Amino acid sequence: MNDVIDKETTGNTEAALKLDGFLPYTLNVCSNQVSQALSRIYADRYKIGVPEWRVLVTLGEFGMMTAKAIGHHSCMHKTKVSRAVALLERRKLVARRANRADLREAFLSLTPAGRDVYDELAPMALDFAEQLLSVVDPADRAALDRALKKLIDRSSQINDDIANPRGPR
Amino acid sequence: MNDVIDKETTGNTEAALKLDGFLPYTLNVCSNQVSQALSRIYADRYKIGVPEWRVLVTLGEFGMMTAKAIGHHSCMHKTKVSRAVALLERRKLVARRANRADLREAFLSLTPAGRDVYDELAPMALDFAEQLLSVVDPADRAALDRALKKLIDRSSQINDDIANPRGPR
DNA sequence: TATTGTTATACTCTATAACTATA
DNA sequence: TATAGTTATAGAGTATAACAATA
Repeated sequence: MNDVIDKETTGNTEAALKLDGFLPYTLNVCSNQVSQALSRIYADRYKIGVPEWRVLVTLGEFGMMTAKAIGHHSCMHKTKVSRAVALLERRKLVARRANRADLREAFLSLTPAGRDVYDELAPMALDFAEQLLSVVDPADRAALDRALKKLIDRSSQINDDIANPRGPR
Repeated sequence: MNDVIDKETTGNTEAALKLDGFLPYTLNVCSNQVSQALSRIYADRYKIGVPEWRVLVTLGEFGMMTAKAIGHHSCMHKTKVSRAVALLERRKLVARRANRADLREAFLSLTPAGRDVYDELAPMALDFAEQLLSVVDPADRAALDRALKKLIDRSSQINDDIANPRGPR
């Protein structure tokens, strides 16, 4: 009927909250769509999920590391890493070697079979990311990257503050 | 030991896949951190999750609509909308009115209590988004928005193509 | 037959804490 | 006591399909 009336009877001058254009919502939708599109590269082919994918890629990049290091690098809780590694071990894609200097931890790495999978998937994933980015104006790509990293820093900081009031020790 | 040797014995010239800086990963981490930070505004206070939050915000913006329209506007499946609405109805935050022109659907809207909740939460959510964005270089903000929307379009298209090979009818 | 919306089912995912082994 | 990692548990969330009512 009318464009402007009755948005608020309380006389607010602020911008109204709209889901469309609300950053947390846009980010979530974007992340979900992109994750789902990416997952078709590895999910159907190898029956693995995001945690396994991350372990694979992390070991593919770094060669050998502990579960703790994998978790730190890929933003995953140790239980999630543990289960992902266990699954990849069962599939003979990841192998473990005890650290004789500290028997609590173990060095994990890709087996030859795991390396084969990685070598098959990595170029496809890179290609996927490239295709995706191709729809973004080249001038906007660096800005996107900068912005996402800043947003991660800021929101992680907020979350840490809540988990640990009065500052981390 | 060495920076460059043995990255690949197969002589690849492509950039290696690194989780850090891989767009789908960055997006996922960013979205999760931001969602978690935002949820402290509504999750603890009202014991609701993302679907309920989205229904609340959608009805707050549009006033009255069907479950189907809510789902379409907030990118949620009808079962998710149905359950979120059911929960909000139990809490007396959302009311339904039959559509006499089509009895299959119903018009949903916020009750006065639901409007109160919305009026309390909306400014906090807007403030949160503003604070978040404040860490992003003003020159990058528009680029971020454009990029996210393009990425959503492109990845949704990819997903639709998979769900519906040979193009939608 | 198609559409709106609800419910049932089974499945996956997740968080938490408890636990083992080692330091 | 603290840390690396695993396992147990229970709860949340999910997808799918089946279903009822209406068109």
